[in-house]
Amino acid sequence: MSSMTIGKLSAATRVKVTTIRYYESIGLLDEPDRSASGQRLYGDTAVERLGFIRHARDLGFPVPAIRELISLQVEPSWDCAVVDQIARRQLGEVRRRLTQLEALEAELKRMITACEGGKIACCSVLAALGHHEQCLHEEHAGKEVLAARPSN
Amino acid sequence: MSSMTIGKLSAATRVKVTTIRYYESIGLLDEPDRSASGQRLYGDTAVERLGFIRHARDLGFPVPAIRELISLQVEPSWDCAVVDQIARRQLGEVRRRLTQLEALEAELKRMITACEGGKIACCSVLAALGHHEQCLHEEHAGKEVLAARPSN
DNA sequence: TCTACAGTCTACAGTAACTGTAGAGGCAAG
DNA sequence: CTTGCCTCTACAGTTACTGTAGACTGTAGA
Repeated sequence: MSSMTIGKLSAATRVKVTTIRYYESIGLLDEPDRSASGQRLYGDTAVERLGFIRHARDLGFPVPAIRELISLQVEPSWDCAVVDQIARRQLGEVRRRLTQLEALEAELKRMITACEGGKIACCSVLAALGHHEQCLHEEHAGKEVLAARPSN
Repeated sequence: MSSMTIGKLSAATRVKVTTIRYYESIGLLDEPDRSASGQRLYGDTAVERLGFIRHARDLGFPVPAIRELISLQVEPSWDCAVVDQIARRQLGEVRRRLTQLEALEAELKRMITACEGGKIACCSVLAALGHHEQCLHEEHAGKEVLAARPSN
């Protein structure tokens, strides 16, 4: 199978057809050969290249970084340290997001645990989000309850 | 300080001026009063509302969810379960992203550890990303470490 | 062969949640 | 009065795609 249409390439890489054309438009993929009627025809190198792009995107690398990685592949005599640095930068970014998300999870969990029914006027979720609360007399109200209860 | 310009509101809430105007344009913030010359003048309720929005955004709530939460605040006699459900949905989303990021962190760490200098032709980072490798003395992990892809 | 239908083409608009810019006018301090 | 920052509107740009319209192509079945 030395030559496949865009749909086959899409199926082979699980990248949508429109996305493949988009990658071509921004120069991540080379312009492929065309059939007599103008349809794109791809070879096996396109499958590899696109798989590379997809995997890098899955790992969260932004398009400019992928562009850089591809250019390094094309010029493979350079030092590995450049690639390593890009990967480290990406790892730092992932860890930063990870820390942030862990804090979010904790806060959301706390919010939900405290919310045991009742009216919205006293809802702890809204309270935790900054709602100025008025219901000091009701049992489901307030940040005191929120702070006092352990999370599950 | 019952009346402040958009710059003061921005400083008070750490939300950029342009973002405040954007929130107004999409109906998250009410249109404020204006001075004789047309400048926006905000009261303390705007600080509260904007703080609520910013906090919810920090927690990753999408704008439509925030819109919903605000409408619930305005009609506070409804049941708290609706708010609870929005928060739970958000928690699920956060946990999903968390799991994904943890897998990414592991893979990036592995990639970087394996990359101990040398030429790009043999770089394990590029290899892990799908580069067709010529360095047969090393066996790298396959592409399918991450089965969880958000869409498509 | 005809016909139905899936696949492909280009070009452009839309998405989320903002950010940035241009060009004009406003306001307070020195 | 001038300097310099603040604010105004309106619109374009960002990222990484996704969706749509309208036309053409390729293929399988009757």
